[in-house]
Amino acid sequence: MKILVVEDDDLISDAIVEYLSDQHYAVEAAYDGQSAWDLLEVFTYDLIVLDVMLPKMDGIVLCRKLRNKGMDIPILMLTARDTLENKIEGLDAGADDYLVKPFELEELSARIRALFRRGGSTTAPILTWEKLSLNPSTCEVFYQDKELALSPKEYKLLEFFLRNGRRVFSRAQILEHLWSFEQVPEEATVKAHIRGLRQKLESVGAPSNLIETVYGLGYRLGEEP
Amino acid sequence: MKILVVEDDDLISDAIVEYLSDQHYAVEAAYDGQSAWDLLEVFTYDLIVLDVMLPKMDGIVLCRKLRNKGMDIPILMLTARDTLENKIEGLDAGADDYLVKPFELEELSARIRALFRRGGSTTAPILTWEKLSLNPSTCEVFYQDKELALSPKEYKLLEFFLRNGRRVFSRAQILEHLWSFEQVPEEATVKAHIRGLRQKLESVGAPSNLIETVYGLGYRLGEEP
DNA sequence: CTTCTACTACCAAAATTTTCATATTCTACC
DNA sequence: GGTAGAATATGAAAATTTTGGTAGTAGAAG
Repeated sequence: MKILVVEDDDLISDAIVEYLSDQHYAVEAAYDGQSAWDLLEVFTYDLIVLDVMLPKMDGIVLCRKLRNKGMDIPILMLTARDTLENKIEGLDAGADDYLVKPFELEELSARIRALFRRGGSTTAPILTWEKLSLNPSTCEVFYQDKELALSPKEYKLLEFFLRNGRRVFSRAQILEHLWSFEQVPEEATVKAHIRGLRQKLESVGAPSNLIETVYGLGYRLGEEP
Repeated sequence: MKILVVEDDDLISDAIVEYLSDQHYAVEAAYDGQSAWDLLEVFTYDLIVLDVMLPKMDGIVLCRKLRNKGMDIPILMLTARDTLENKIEGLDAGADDYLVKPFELEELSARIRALFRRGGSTTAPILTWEKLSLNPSTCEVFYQDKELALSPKEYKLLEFFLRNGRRVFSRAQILEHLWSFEQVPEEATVKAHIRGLRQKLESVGAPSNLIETVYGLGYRLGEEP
């Protein structure tokens, strides 16, 4: 499951991102309304944690814009004060739930799970592509019936592709999404992991183009011939 | 067995939680109706001790909502006064039993046991995995026919895994689930308990991968080769 | 007072991640 | 077609992270 955290306070944002990452969610952060909007136009998320007070575009406006666009992704609003008008405003704008700062991370997590569950009966949490399947809760990956033993980075890399369909990602993009700001390595690292992943995939009989290179642009999931 | 205690009076709640914990139940507390609802949507409990008077959503409403949702978990209602209308209202809402404050903790415990027995024939309270079985009511753990003598923390750790199938948990997550907020120790502690558990498991012939490490991600129950 | 348990610290081993040097492949242009 | 130049693949070594084991202290329980 992929979550976008939109919160301008670094301390709070980092705390949320770290906590949710520990729970094996794929988490990304945006620090103002405009860049959140940009991300949401390009990527697919399963849930948004959205602060109300934001630079450039506040959470209420962003929420309304998303709903007007027909996006029904679950939105969990964060706000500094628990006034009735705040609450009404947030829920009217289309938020699904509402949490008042300061809050316990555990409560945030519980509400996130509740939101997933609410719309959850239809959505299968298992990601698949061709004969490949990945179960995020058990961290198991199968090709047909054979289990793959992936390293953490290989696992996250594959999960990233699986969550983004057939989109092409450059090595720079992959670095941005899978590594945290503090320690971003060289692009050669991505090459190495792509290689590891391909090797392990081929060792269980997957076609070599399952992770396809698009010359000059990057990598993407490939279709069976 | 896992019990949720929903009671807004700290003194009463703490007393109940402590008493039931002493009886080896896994107990969690909620202090208003809404958060109880959230917890119930996410976690699995075997019984609810539910106060009628609650902030945000009273016990009657919560009880009715649960039953409407098709949850048939046993509910033991607590109320301040023994009026007939209270009683009728509670049982109509779907409560299984009824206790009037003030009450003796011993009586509460007796009624809980009675409720467990009532629905007991259908539900299997014994948790199992491969050749491992854990009886939460007696706190006995067996591997095949051999009994394991576990320390309390080791026991809770194993019970936690057994209740969550094959999910992967990081050490941070394990800390959050098995320790209370006040005193969360270092992650090294989890390592120590994992080790203790593995040693005792191996000493009765269990395979070493029964508690499996997923490098960089955490631990989970492992499958027999 | 003794015994058991929980917690922490430290080190060695294992696994993974990263980097670098080199070979191969691809594209565009002549 | 053939070739220069860029991009990617490959292989292996270095650096880092993660984990398992030992030991020792503090504190609670009996």
